[in-house]
Amino acid sequence: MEEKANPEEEKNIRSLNFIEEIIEEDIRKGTNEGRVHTRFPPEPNGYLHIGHAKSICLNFGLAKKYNGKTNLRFDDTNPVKEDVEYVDSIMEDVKWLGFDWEDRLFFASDYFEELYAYAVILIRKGKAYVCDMTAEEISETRGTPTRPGKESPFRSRSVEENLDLFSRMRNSEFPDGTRVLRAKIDMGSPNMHMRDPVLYRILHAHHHRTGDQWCIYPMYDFAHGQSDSIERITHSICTLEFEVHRPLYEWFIREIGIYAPRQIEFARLNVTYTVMSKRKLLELVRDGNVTGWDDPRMPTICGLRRRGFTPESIRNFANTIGVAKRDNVIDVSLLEFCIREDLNKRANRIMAVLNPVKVILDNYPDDLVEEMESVNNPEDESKGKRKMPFSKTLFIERDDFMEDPPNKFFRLAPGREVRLKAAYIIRCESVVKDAETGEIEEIHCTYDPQTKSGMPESNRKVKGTLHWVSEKHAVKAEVRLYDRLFTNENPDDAEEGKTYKDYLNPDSLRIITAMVEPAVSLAAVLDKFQFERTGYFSVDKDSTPQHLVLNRVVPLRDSWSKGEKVK
RNA sequence: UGUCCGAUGGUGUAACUGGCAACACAAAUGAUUCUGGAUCAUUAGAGUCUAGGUUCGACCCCUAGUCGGACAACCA
Repeated sequence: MEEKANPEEEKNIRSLNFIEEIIEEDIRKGTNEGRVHTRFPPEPNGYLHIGHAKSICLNFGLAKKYNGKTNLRFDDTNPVKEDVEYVDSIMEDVKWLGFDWEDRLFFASDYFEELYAYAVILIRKGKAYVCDMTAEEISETRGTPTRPGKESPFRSRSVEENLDLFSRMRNSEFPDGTRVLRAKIDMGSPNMHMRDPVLYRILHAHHHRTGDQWCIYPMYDFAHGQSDSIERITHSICTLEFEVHRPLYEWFIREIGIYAPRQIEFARLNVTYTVMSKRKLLELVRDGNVTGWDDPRMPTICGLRRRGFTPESIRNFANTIGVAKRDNVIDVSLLEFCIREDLNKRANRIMAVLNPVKVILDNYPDDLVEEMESVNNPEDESKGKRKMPFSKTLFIERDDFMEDPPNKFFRLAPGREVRLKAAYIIRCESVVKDAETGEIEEIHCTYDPQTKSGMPESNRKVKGTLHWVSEKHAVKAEVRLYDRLFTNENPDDAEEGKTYKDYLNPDSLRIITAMVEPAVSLAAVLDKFQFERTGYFSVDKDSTPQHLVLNRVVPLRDSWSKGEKVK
């Protein structure tokens, strides 16, 4: 089997992360007959975000690398929080990211019957009991991290009584909250999770898949490891906060006597200038700070997609940040780098003027229209060329003109020359201002007919090249300029008396009307462009042929204005 | 006054498992460019939380601290 060197193999050359080391050692030792089987186990109670993307890329990536499989499993053990809406969006997002669970779509609720049987096994072994205390009582007797808990008075119930009570719990004989099934472990354990954790609670709630079939539902700890075991997962990869759950995970597997997967924890992703918790994301949506889960400012997968991110860029990001156990906060600039790198190669260039000011070429024939030719993507010959109409009156960027320019300003100014990209070199002769406001209304220029792009005489050097669009051919477009949602690098660590909401960026969205090259009107939703010299833009779902709407994915790097700001 | 986990340039991740701390992003400089983009070249920035110890040699092993995180939902 000879495979050409592909990116996947190059990764082998790179050093292994700690999970790959564990897996390779397992393979070496023949654990699980060298099998690698992972899973991505979201709870369908919200939308996926970039942190989940890290986990998805990790789980599917590992399986791919080691010739294994990955299941998609919904951890749907809490019917009051979950909904099919979320199931659907999660599947869409995972697929969009480019991963395929093939025929291995599972739900923890598929295993309710088996899980029930496991609970019965524990009861028979005297390792689980029905407890009649209230939630408050259970909480009070659990102790604190530094103080041991007290044993439940129901802890010594007979196996027969427990069996009877548990089956009656299932048979809907008791109201919500009156009884739970608990594991009998150790109320004095230094690990709070080992202090007789709750296995089942009574919940007369409609489940989005099992309907009203059940009125008792297993807790996360009782469902997750056993689900992994049922699916013969070899490496159960989760985030750090589950580290303290691992002894319990292993206790259940051992006491029930079933196949033992191995839980491995890694540090979850944090990104600067945003929040990642489902609770906070939900608040932003609910309180109207953003327009929805797919608001292009959200770190959700659907938000990033709508913003204009590509699956490749997100996968590449996930690969680049690596995986370890140390808490981390990734600089958004890395995410921005990843999308720029990708879009630079694939996005066609377009002339679009975001903040227009009129340029009139005094010596250009009034009714002449020329077709100027330009390459679609200088990084990719195969993208071909296009023609753009050029005429006497044009728009250029207001920022590209200064009456009284500083030293290193390479753009248009009185008496100065610049090139209009793919067209002529022009010289600014005079300016017309609004009598009252003093705002520049028209810039009068002359063009040099000898300098048309591509012509033999066109090689004269000028310091600046500007983008432009012909006034009478330009198409208006609503352009949404996004900035970071928060003004603080880490909105989560708010100072005294403040919350993350106090750091919301009031200017995270600016809507403008831009004048764009006519070719854009043919674009479909999610089509992406580089607006020459300004940034990458993606067609929003609100866009129609009559009313174009584009989102700025990310601006181009801009070493000029950066330097200006410092001054 | 508990248990578990962690600590390497500004941010992340490495360091052939004990042998000169490297790579990416960010930053700076120069070249080039009909995008102040991209590209190319170059530079700066940590001596690995602290104190001891083992060793010819420690980011790596040991001891004791320090700091940070997780854990007290009938959530996941």
